[in-house]
Amino acid sequence: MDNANKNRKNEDSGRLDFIRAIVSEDLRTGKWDGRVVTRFPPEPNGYLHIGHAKSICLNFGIAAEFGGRCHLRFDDTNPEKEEQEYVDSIIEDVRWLGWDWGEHLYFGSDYFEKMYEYAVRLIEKGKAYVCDLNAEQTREYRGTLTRPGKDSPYRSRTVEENLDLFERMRKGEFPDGSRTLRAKIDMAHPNLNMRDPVMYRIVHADHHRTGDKWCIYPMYDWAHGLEDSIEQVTHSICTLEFENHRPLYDWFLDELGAYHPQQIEFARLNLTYTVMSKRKLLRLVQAGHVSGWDDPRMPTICGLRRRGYSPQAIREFARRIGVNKFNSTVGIALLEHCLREDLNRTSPRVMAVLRPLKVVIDNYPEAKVIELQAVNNPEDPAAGTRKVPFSRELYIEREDFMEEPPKKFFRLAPGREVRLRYAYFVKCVDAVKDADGNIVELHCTYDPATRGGDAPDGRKVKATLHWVSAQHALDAEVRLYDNLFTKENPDEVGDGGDFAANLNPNSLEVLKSCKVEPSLAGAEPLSRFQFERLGYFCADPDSAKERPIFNRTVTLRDTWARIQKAQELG
RNA sequence: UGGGGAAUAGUGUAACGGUAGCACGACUGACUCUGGAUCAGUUAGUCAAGGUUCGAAUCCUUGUUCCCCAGCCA
Repeated sequence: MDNANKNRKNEDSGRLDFIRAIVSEDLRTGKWDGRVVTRFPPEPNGYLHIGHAKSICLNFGIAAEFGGRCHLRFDDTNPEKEEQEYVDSIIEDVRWLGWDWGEHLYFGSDYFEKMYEYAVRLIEKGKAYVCDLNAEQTREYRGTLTRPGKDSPYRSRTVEENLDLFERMRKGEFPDGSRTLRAKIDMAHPNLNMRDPVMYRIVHADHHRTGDKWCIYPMYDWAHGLEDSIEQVTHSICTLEFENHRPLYDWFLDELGAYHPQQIEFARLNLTYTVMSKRKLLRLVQAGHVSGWDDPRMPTICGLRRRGYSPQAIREFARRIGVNKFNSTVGIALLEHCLREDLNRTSPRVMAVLRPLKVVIDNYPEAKVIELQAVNNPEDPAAGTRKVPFSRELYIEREDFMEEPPKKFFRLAPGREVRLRYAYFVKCVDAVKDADGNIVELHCTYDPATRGGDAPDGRKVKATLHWVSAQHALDAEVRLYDNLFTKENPDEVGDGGDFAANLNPNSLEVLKSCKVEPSLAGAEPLSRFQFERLGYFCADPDSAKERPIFNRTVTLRDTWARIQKAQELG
């Protein structure tokens, strides 16, 4: 059994998370007649991020595991913030993550007529009324956390008057904000959500799907439970901040005598070194701190995709973080671990030099070019091999040579022999410097007997270097990314500052004169590779045929970097 | 100050009255034609104080700390 399976077995032998435990128990008792119906209900007012991925994997995952279904439903009840562009991106992202909702794509706005009818029923029942208080007055009447509110002067209107007024609200007879429809519950309720919450507000705005058909729009609390009810959802899973809203969710459906799903709340995801709120992400985009929603430094799904993340890595991450009712912050290291785990299995290896240093093999014939066989993926024999050209002039990584190597530096140095991967043993005989003392070129000799990388006499080298043949190399741009923020918690700032103060000025480094092996010509946008010894990279959609651009997804685990760091510290 | 939630190694999570386990991280070592991967090992925890019990992370009491709520946002 390999390690991943062993881990999975250990983890899965434990109990289900608390939500799955509820679903499992409901299935056992037949509470929902054996049905499991969940839903992922985004508002189409922004792009999805890794936090949404947690919710998506939870909802679609539960449906898949328990033989149920999961709806993708757009909670589009606020025409002023929502746009078709977001609908499209959300559909693309959920699909990219690998989930399927079959026929079950829904829009809250498709239920507006039904919601209106339900509202009429509530009015007829004497449980809702049209209120003429404006927004500010409504707030004043609501009271505070510690002081009860007081009844609206319009609370005791007759059913007939309410019916008439509500119908005229719908017809557009009143200006924005002039009236609302409110539930009649209890203005002294300790839960502020129960103090006669607004059900409808008047907004004369075009909706991205219903156009100008409506000028009254339902509030979240009124709409959401009805959407769940209409779709016969069994488990309505949402984040912790809606816990305070559950009594209202229940109240509406109970008063209506409608089908009544169970709302269950879980803690949203927080990740170190990043921000997750829509507001903050929007600000990063608008202030130009990143190039857009799909900037590879963004925790958005489209950003992660462009960075080179695989759906499998994100799903595995979502599985491992679990689900709970208390706030926690997961280390970005776990996400990166899941990433490397998947990419190591699946990425073809390739050689690329980020900071080139020219090497001349003095004893190698001028015009001779040979092709060496290289393994595409040592983790996957089926990936096969490829030919890599070798010639007299090569590029190696600048940092793979040191004139005065410190202890534990195993790579190239004057007089030292190393292996060029899949090629030959080479020994450094000279380092050419410019007027300023910078090393501009290395001269080496090679041992023809070591072709392929092994010495017949059995001698060993301590390092293997990646390289590319100078005359065959492709020029490329490579973008190196680091955390967007310098602090684990970007919100940790001094007085007066905000998260922008913790932006990492070095989160992006662009290398414009990289040399990559010729097989990378025409790499498909978003295709993923491992650049040997460096990390995982992903072809950026900005790539041109003759000049590819690669984003560094994540580095390889780098033991030498750690040793170096330790040496610097003393 | 009212109401609603929640506290287990550095981090994330199991244990539902019976040996506090797993993963990530960090650190050792083995192996290696990637200083990758892999393998072996080390590290470190029940918010606090009482109580019930043969036995408590788990049940009870009191306290502490943290999160959410006063949009005609979701």
